[in-house]
Amino acid sequence: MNKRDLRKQETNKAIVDAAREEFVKNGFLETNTKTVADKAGVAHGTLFLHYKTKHALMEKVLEDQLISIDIQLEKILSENGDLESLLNGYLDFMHENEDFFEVIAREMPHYPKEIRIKAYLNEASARDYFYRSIQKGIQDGIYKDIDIKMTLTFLFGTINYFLHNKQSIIKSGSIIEYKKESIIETFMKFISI
Amino acid sequence: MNKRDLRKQETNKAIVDAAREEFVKNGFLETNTKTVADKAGVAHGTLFLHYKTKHALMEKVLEDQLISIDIQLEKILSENGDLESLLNGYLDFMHENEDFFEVIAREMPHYPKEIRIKAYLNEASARDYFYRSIQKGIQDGIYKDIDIKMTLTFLFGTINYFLHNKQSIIKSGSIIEYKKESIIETFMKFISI
DNA sequence: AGTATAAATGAGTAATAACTCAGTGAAGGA
DNA sequence: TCCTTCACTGAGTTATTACTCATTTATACT
Repeated sequence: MNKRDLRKQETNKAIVDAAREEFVKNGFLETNTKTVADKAGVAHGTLFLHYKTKHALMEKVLEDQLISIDIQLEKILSENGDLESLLNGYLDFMHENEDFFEVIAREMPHYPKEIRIKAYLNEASARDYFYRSIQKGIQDGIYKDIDIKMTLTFLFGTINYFLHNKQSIIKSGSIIEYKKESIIETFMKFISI
Repeated sequence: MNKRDLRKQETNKAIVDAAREEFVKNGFLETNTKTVADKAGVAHGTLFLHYKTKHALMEKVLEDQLISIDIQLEKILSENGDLESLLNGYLDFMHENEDFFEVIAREMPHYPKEIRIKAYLNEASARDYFYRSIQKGIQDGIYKDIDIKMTLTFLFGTINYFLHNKQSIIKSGSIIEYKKESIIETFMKFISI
C-alpha cells in the first residue's frame, strides 16, 4: 500500500474511532459531525469524503459494534451450561458494555428499520441460548411448563426497563450490576416449580 | 367574561387541542410549532403569545394528559379486586390509550427530568394497586414468596418492551391487545405456587 | 365617536447542523 | 523535474425550526 492510501486509511480509522467514542457517550442523535471531525483531528469536510452522510458513518459504527458484540456474546453464552450461569454471563457482559446498550435502548425506536433489525438480531441470538436452556429444564421437570418466548420477553423487557430508567434509579455506576442478583433470583423463582 | 377574553380562551383551547393531537400522533420531539399553529388555525406567532416556548406548551399538554390518565386509572384499578381482573383492566386501559403510551415509552428518556418524574408517578400509582394485590396473595398462600417490587418491574418492563418494539412485531393494530392474554397467563404462572 | 388597549398576524431573525466545493499541497508517475 | 492526481481543507451554503416584533385589527372604555 502506498503512502497516500495509508494516510487515507489512517484518516478513516480516526474518524470511525472518534465517531464510536462520541456515539457510545452521547448517542447517535446527539452526536454531531463537527465534533466527530474535531475529535478525529480532521477537517469537517473530510468526514464527508469518507462517509457520504452522518447516517452512513453511524451505520458503519453501529454495524462494527454489533458484530463485535455478537462474537463476544456467542463465546460467553456457549461456555455456560445451566440457565443461572447463562444469565450471570449475559448480565456481566451487559454490565461491561452498559454505555452502549443504554444508548441502544434509548435510541432504538428512532433508528430506521434496517438498523433496528440488525440490533434485534443481537437479542435474538441470545434468546436462542436461553430458549434451549429453559426448554431442557422443562423437559427435565425442573421448570414450569411456560410459554418460553413470552418468558424471555419478560426477561429482556426487564433488562431494557432498567437501561431505560437508569437515571431515575441510580445517580451513577452500573444499573445492571446493581440489579443483577435480584433479577436472577426473581426470574429463577418465576420459572421454577 | 368579555368577548376579548372569550376569543383568547378559544384560541388557547385550539392550540392545546391541536398540540395534543400532533403530540399523540407523532410525539413531542417530532412535532413542530408551525404545524400545531396551522392545525389550530392561528398564526405561528400566536402560539408563542400563549406559551413562551414549545417546551411550555408540551408540558401543559403532557400534564393534562397525565392527570386525565391518573383519574381514569384510579377508577379502573379501584374497581377490580383480584390480580387477574386488575391486570385485565390495566391492559385494556393501556390498549385504549396505546398511541399515547407508545409515544411516552419512546420519548421518555429524552424528556427533561421534571417531566420524567411526573410520568413515572403514573406507573407508581398503578404499581401500588398491584403491590397490595400480590402481597395479599402471598399472605393467603396462593402466590410465591417473591420480591414484589422486582416482580412488578418484570411486568411493567414487559409492557414497555412491547410498546417499544411494536413496529417490529405487528404491522398495525394494538400490540397490547395482541399480547394481553399471553402476558396475563405467563405472569400468573410466574407468581402462582 | 374617538381613543386606548390587547390579541393576533406573519414576515423576519437567529441558531444550529448537515453537507458542498473551489482551492491547496503532498505524493505518484513519466 | 514537471505535471497530474487525489485526499484534504474550511469557509460557505442550505435547510430547518424555534422564536420575535412592528404592524394590523377588533374590542372595550369614556
